[in-house]
Amino acid sequence: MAEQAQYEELVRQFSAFGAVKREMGRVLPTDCPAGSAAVLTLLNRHGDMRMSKLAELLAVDMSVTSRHVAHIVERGWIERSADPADKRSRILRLTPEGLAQVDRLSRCTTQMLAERLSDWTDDEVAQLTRLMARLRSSFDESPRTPAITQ
Amino acid sequence: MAEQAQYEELVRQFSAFGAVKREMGRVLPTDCPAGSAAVLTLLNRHGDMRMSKLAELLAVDMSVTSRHVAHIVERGWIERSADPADKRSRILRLTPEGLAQVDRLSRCTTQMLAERLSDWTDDEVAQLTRLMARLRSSFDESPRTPAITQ
DNA sequence: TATTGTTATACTCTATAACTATA
DNA sequence: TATAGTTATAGAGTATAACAATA
Repeated sequence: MAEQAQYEELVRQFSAFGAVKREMGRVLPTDCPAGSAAVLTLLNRHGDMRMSKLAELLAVDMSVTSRHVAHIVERGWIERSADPADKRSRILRLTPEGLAQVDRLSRCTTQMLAERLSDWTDDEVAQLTRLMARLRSSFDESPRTPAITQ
Repeated sequence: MAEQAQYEELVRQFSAFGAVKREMGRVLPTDCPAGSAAVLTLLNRHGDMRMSKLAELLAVDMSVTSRHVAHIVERGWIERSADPADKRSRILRLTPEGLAQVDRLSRCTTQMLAERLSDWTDDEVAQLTRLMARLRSSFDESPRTPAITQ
């Protein structure tokens, strides 16, 4: 269990992380903002899935997911087909163009990180990745947001 | 120097971090969104400063800083006074009410982290803090965004 | 002329609520 | 009735560009 000063410093780093996110966003293709990129990457990694599953992986509301998906469908990167087992659902699948876009995205971001983190060791990159994954699961597993103390 | 797959995994964690940020935002007082909280925290930590200095610490455009500051001034948490040495500049200073708000914020976020990270060791928290700080400096020091490869 | 800060405008991401279609 | 997904609306955060005041 850490102390208050440690938590405050961590919060500060959380806040400052926004600058990293924005810098990452600047290397993305103009018609593929971060939200779209996240959808494409998850579909590539986990394979075809329903909207609800995608929303869960993105950890955002399904209404948000629906907007991202609509944007991507317009560009021909994914297809929405009806689920024969449940006509309310729609199955999402990457098109060949979508797969090409995933490759493009991977090259953009990988090259960018390789430049920025050129003096990081393999182990440091792995550590950061591991700790951020753990952070996420610590937030996932906890009970929902407690009341605000005004 | 890490490999492509490692970078891709790191990018995935960057993307997923949004959920943590949003969860943090939910414990903030309703009239003090994350942007305002960041301004108050930085003023408390670094003392009185000019707009330009604050924008640099926030790593956002000064126009954005100006909006955040206006929001906070409206609530009486900081004062903007003219800089005698340069009448174009304005010096920002926390009011007593602002200081009280900083304390409130600190309690909110600290309590939240203490719950979510209850099974983290002191050292793990410190490691994540250190790596995120290093990440930020790696991005700060690098040359500006290279061209987009469409 | 250059710099400090503000404002207008536009874009991305997000959530809530109302709605349609199906289970 | 309940669930899957869409759409309308609203709010937060951001950047660019035009502007005012001062250096």
